[in-house]
Amino acid sequence: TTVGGPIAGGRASPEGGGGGGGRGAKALQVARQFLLQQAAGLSSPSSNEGKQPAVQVPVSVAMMSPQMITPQQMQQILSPPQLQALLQQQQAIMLQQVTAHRLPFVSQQPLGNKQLAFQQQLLQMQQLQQQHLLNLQRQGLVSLPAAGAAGPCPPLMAVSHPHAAVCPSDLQQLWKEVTAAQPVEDSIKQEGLDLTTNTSNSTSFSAAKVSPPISHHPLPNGQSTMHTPRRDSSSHEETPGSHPLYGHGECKWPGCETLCEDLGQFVKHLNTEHALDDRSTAQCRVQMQVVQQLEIQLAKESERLQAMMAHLHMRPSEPKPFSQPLNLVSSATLSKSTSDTFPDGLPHPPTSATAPITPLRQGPSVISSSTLHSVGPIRRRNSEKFCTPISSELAQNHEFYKNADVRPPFTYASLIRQAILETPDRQLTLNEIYNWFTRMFAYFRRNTATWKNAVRHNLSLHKCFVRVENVKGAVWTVDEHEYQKRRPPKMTGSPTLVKNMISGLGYGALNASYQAALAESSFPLLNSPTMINTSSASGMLHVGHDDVSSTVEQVNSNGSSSPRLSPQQYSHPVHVKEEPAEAEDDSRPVSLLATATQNVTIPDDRDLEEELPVEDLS
DNA sequence: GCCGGGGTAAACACCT
DNA sequence: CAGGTGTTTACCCCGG
Repeated sequence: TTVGGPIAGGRASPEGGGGGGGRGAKALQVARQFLLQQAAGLSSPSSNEGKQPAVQVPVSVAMMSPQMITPQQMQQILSPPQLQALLQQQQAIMLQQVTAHRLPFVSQQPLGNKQLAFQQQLLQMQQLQQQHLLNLQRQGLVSLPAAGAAGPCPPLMAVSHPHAAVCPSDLQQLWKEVTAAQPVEDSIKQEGLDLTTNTSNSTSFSAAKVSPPISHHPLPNGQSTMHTPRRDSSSHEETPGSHPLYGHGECKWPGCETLCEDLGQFVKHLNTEHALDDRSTAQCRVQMQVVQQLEIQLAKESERLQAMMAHLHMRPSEPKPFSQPLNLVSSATLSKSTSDTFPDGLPHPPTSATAPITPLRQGPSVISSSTLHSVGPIRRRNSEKFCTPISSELAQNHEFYKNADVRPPFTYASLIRQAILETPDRQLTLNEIYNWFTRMFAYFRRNTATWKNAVRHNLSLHKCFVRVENVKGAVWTVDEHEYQKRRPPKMTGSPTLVKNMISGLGYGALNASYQAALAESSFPLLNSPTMINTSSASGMLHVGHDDVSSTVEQVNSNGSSSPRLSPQQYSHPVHVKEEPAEAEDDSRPVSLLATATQNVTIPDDRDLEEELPVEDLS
């Protein structure tokens, strides 16, 4: 009839952009950059329609940076025994060094010129670290500082890096300089001197940012003291009353765990027990080394991942396979590099702060294992069918999607289903579905007419969505049976394929995500023990299901990944945790891997039940 | 080339 | 009447 309108099809739409388009690693990078920009702007749109908590932006940004491992996380990462051992071991070394250098004990004298000198050195240090960081970024080993001036900064990357400007000797020197300083009197000062904490949280992205611990020391650039803001901006959505070293009512200082009733008590404890002395200094160094080693490990694992992907022909054309890790962190490179590496050779998508990455489409999986599938000119659809189950993908990257204007690699149907299933009663009004979309995906905060229409279209089109009349109106529910029926499970229909894929990857089993998806879809074959044992393949094996399991909700509610150990160490290092509304994000115990490797699947309870013991990758 | 799935656009009906 | 909700159709792209 009159439908003749869009002859060119929806493709004409500049924003929507249906299918084609350049997708690939570049897209990811662009996305990352966009994220960075958003972070810098801080006035992230995400908090608008999304109704996200105010902390969202900073935190989410912070999440983008895997480097941001706080001491608590470190503790969580390392098992207590490990940590303890490491601490002891390294402390011994440290002490030796300290002794050798005759690191003076902290004097009781007030902070004075020496402190200032220390601060200056600290600044220099930070600057050097920054430089180093840039190098790392180029190598794809480290994420960009999450944000500009306002953004939270990923902590310790610079400090922790092996080649970081802060070498032990530097530190010692610094500490020497400060030795004369009196133990800080207030938490702020303490924090300032606490390299472990301060450095980690304030990051080094800006010298100004590194404002000296001593609060009232104006910086050259005219910036006023910002010890307080800095703290707020720390990656860990710290609430005003929180402290990076304080969580779950106990001191998170490595090896401490002293219980503290409240923050005040903790501060006292911090000042008395962890004042600026040789012991604390040594511990700080140990922490630095811990971080350093983790980073090294991360680099190795990233490299391995790249090698794996290369082997699997995931991105043959990638010029510098190892310098552009897929993880968000490492890829958070400059937009410039983006253009260079665009595999598809398509014109670069706009990279301005306001320009959506959307055109690239495939960006989403950046961080997750599904990257494999999205790399290169793979259509979204493809990733849909062949990749990560929404559940895990979302769970892993939902922070990313939440803040990056990147189109999620899921079908509307699967997204709608996810939205509905996430609710307790498994039903949503249309408007609530809309809200979920905008809340969960930055992408859906624009072009509302388009995607809302699509949502309605899908609701009506698919039998799996059932409209139920309600008192207030109508709500939509999901008919799981229909949903499963909806698409003939490609995997289900082809066990052979599954096997081939698995064997082809050289893994004996499916990863957790895949398992979860399988379990969810009641695919018998997949529940077979033989299929689910190892897990290394990680996201690579997400096959046949685009459905969204409920893992997302868990992530949302918990604010962090479940403590399950990640089998895939070499997966993407990005730790994309969602900040819990109330609890400290890092207060929850997280396994080293889970924390350090963002791509860990976060199965929900169901998944847990189904899941087999996770084995360490070999 | 056909077919089906998915995305987009739009027309249209109905309701508030 | 305007806007939201639903339904349906048409068309496009893509992969099998």
